[in-house]
Amino acid sequence: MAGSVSAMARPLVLVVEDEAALATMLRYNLEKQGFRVEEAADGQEALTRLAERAPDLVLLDWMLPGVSGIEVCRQIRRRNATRDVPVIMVTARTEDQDAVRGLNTGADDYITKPFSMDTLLARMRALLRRANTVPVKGQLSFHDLTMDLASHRVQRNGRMLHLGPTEFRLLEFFMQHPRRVFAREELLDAVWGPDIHVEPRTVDVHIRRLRKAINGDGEVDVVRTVRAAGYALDTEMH
Amino acid sequence: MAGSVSAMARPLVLVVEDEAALATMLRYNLEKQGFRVEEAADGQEALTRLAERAPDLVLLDWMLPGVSGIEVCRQIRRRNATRDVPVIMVTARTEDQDAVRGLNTGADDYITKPFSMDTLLARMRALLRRANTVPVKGQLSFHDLTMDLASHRVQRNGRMLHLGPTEFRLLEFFMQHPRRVFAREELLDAVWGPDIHVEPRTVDVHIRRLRKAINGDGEVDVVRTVRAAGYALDTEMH
DNA sequence: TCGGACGGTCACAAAACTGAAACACAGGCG
DNA sequence: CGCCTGTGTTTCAGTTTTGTGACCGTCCGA
Repeated sequence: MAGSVSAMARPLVLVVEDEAALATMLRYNLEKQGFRVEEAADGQEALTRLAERAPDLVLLDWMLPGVSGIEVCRQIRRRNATRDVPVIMVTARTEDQDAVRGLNTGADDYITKPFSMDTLLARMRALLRRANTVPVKGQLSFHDLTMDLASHRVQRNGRMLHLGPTEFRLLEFFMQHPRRVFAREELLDAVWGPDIHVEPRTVDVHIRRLRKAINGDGEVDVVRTVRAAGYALDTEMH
Repeated sequence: MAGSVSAMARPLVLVVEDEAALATMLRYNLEKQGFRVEEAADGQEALTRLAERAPDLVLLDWMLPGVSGIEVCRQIRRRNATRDVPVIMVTARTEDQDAVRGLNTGADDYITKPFSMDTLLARMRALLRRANTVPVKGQLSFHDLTMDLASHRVQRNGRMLHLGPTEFRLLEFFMQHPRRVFAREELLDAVWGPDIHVEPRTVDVHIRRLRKAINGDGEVDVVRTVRAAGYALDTEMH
């Protein structure tokens, strides 16, 4: 846990900053700490990004060309009623008054330029920990298969399936790349990991186990064997 | 909202500060803003006050005679995990490093002396507002389980259960995120606290104790083990 | 100060899973 | 048809992961 972002997988941070140099520095440092970073150079772009995808935290410059930071903050509060996205306001040192107003406007914290990266990171962690709005991991589906990453559940036609850890990861990978054929080596690389070395035939065995687990009585086999090439998640037709 | 404290009636603030002058100044200003104030001059007294009555927010001096601020912070986190009391750490300016560590140790924010009252109030409001968004008090329920945070009671099918403190917090966390699978590390982070380091297997033992406590004779196990992944509050079917 | 409750570790038992090997089977080809 | 290649299937022993009971400090209230 030391240094890197804790429980949450890789929190998405939206950096709204018009100074390119500062934005670049932030991206560099944040990514080094395990955050995913999205940038917006002005308020308008920030709102667009927000509409596309809700980040886990927003780093918002107070002074922005066009739509002001405070206005962006209001929009965030208004729109995202479902999830409370923490906002950190970034202000120039002299504007203590404004910063205070910013907080009362809806920001959760503020930090004055210049700031140390350590301080910023500590604030961010504190907010994320508190918000603890663990981003809902995805739901995957293919044909009549459904996989829920958060609850680690897989169903076919509503029927609950039981997969071992390896079969789960294997199917997860397949569902992320439906219909595509993967060689055994590719599967070993992606599912087992690049440093594990096991016999390629091991894949066959797990494919077999996966088939047994997901193909119920009278259901079509959704795992396709491509001779001399590999396997794919696919139905026979199509 | 202008000027006075927002929704919450009159939030109770525990001021832990050994400098009498500063403490008095804080009390005066905070009460003027509509807070109720309780004082503690050292760590020991702080713990006593905390045991008596849980405040809505703690203002905690880093340097204290006797029990240190950081220790008090740990105690708060350990004891009052059910209600998440925001803590603001007050430090001397030079101790930025320590302050940062303090944050990751469990404080939610920190402020360096000397600070302006406006700034402090803004920070406090931000924390209180956030704390309030997640209704800490209230009832949680899942399946045939019911948990009442206020009275600290848990029932299953109307039958009263007896849980130890850790089991209670564990179940509370699970009930706040039903069906979701958590790795042992995640549980340690969320239930034990981010800075406690114990063996991951400790989670197993408490899961076991939790199961024993809540699974009565002939009742389904609502704690699901997901091999190689973690645990979830869930029924076998769903 | 004593006794009980509680928390963290450990050791061992029980389950579940894994990888490899062995053999069966299918299709293409000379 | 017999051979060769590639895949399906079964089996099994070893390994990993989890369940469980026991133990031993520590803390706290009686």
